[in-house]
Formats: sequence, C-alpha cells, structure tokens
Amino acid sequence: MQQTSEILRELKIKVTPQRLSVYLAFNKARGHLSADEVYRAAQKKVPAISLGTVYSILENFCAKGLLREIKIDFNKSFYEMKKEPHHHFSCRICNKIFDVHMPVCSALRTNTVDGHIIDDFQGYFYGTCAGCLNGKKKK
Amino acid sequence: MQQTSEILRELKIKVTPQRLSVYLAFNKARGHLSADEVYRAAQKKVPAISLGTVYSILENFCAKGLLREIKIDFNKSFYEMKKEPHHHFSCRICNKIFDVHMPVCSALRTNTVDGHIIDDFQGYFYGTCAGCLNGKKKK
DNA sequence: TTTATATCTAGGAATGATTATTATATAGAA
DNA sequence: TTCTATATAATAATCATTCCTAGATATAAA
Repeated sequence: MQQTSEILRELKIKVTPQRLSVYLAFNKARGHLSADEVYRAAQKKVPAISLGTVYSILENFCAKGLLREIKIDFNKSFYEMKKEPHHHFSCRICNKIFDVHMPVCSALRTNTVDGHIIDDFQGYFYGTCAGCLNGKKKK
Repeated sequence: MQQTSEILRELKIKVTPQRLSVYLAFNKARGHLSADEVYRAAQKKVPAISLGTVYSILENFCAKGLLREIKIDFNKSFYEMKKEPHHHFSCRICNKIFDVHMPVCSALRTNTVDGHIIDDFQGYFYGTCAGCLNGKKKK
C-alpha cells in the first residue's frame, strides 16, 4: 500500500483512500475494467465510495497517464493500466475484450498525418474470440 | 432517385421514402454523420420521420454493408458510406472527424489474431487537426 | 503539530444518446 | 387487388456519464 501511495504521489496525484482503492482494483484485475466494475471492486475497500467519484478518479488517472481509456465496446468505456501500445479485440458474442499480440506497425506510431498532430492511436479489431469459437458460454 | 431505389433493392433493403432520404443524406454529405445529423437531413425530404426510425435505418444499412459505424468520438456514433478501409482522425479541439490518408498496414488486414476470427478493424487517431493548428474556430 | 485552503467526495439530480414498445401504415409478393 | 411481413411514428424507458453542491480531507505552510 505504501508503495501505491508513492506511485500516485510521483504522478502528482493527491492520495486518498478512494484513489488507492481504484488503483488497487486495476492492479488486481490486470485487465480491462468498466467504470461499474471499478466501482464494485473499489467498494470492497471503501464501501461508501460513489460512482461519481469513480468516474472522477478514472478521468484523473487517464489525464495523468496512469490509465488508458478504451472505447472499443459500444456505449461504454473500459479502462486499463497504461503499458506498451497495443491493439484490442472485442468479441461480438461474449463482449470480452482482449489485448492483441501483434506488433503495432511503425506507420501508426507517426506523430502527424494529413497535417494533423497526433497524440494517441487506438486500434480495434472485432469478431469472434477463440473461446466462443470453441463453443464456450457467454459470460 | 430511381437509381437509389435499385441500389437498395440489390441489397435486399425494402425501399421506403424514409430509407431513400437517409441514403441521400449520406450521398450528399459525403462525410461522417451522427444519427442526429442524419435525422435533420432526412427531415428535409420526409418531415414526419422519427429519430427512432433513423436509428433503425442506420442499423439496417450497417448490417447490409451499406454504411459503417464509427465510434471514434466519445458518447456518440458516426456513420459513413462504406468504402476502402481507412483510419480516422478525431480532433480534440473541434471534434471534427477526418479520413486518414495513409495506407492500412497489411498486418491489420489479417483475418485472425491470437486465435480470434476478425471481421472488422477500426483505427482511430486523436490529436489536433490542421485547421485548429492554424487557429481556426471551433465548429 | 496546528492551521489554512485547494481539492476531493457523497449523494442525487440532470443529460443525452440509444433502445424498446406498440399501434398503425405500407412495400412488395402473390 | 389482397395479404402479410415488416417499417414507421410516437413515446416511454434505459443506461452510461456528467453536473451540482455542501461538507470532508489531504497536503503545504507556519
């Protein structure tokens, strides 16, 4: 926990129990979480935390470069710990999100295109995941 | 108009005035339209058209491969006539969407990755557009 | 350690895009 | 022309997200 506080302080993020609980939710899940999933995980540490606060913290963490917002799925955002650039895959059957293990083309790492300045790129694949292809159940 | 009806019939889309008006909105705009923008454009031809019908038609057109849904912008979908695969750019200042003139890497045209079957890919760039860099106004 | 204050949080209301519902209308086949 | 599956209009419902405000609190400064 002490370690987590230091990570936040280094990023100039004021340390609060709510923020620690959100950070730890990602540390434990190590995947892609929706705001609601973060909310439920954070409640285990801070029962009185509100959903509005979770949204506020997610926005703050993204702004500070700690998290990354993923808009692959329709009508709902997901978040993940920021790491090496990579694409995502969304299964149309079970709606799960997967990291894609494929090198990101150098062309996509460019800083400008058509005269626009680029600060982020998101690559989203859609289809049927390996699990659903094998006849597994919808989560 | 006759021509448009034939295009729809070839795609097994039942021809109605509402659907023609939506198709023509895209034919005229040649860009990326939100449901609301389609709604307002379609109203010029069919004043009584409802927003629900527009959503229904957009979904139908996407399913038939006539349109393509773009989820680049937060909390709102855009649609465009389906054409050659290409990436999109969204300006964080003016929120306009641009087609990106950059060849889509062959690696992204794959049909499978990590055992998942892919049926679509969307590449989204974010940043500041050329217009906003030149100090133009927010639309 | 105490104090001051900028910022964070809880709770709830508001927003806005999208979807669902249902009765009626209609395109296209027979 | 008639029939029937499907499309539409109108409206209500949903749901993620944002907004708002009063009160709480983390952190810097004394």
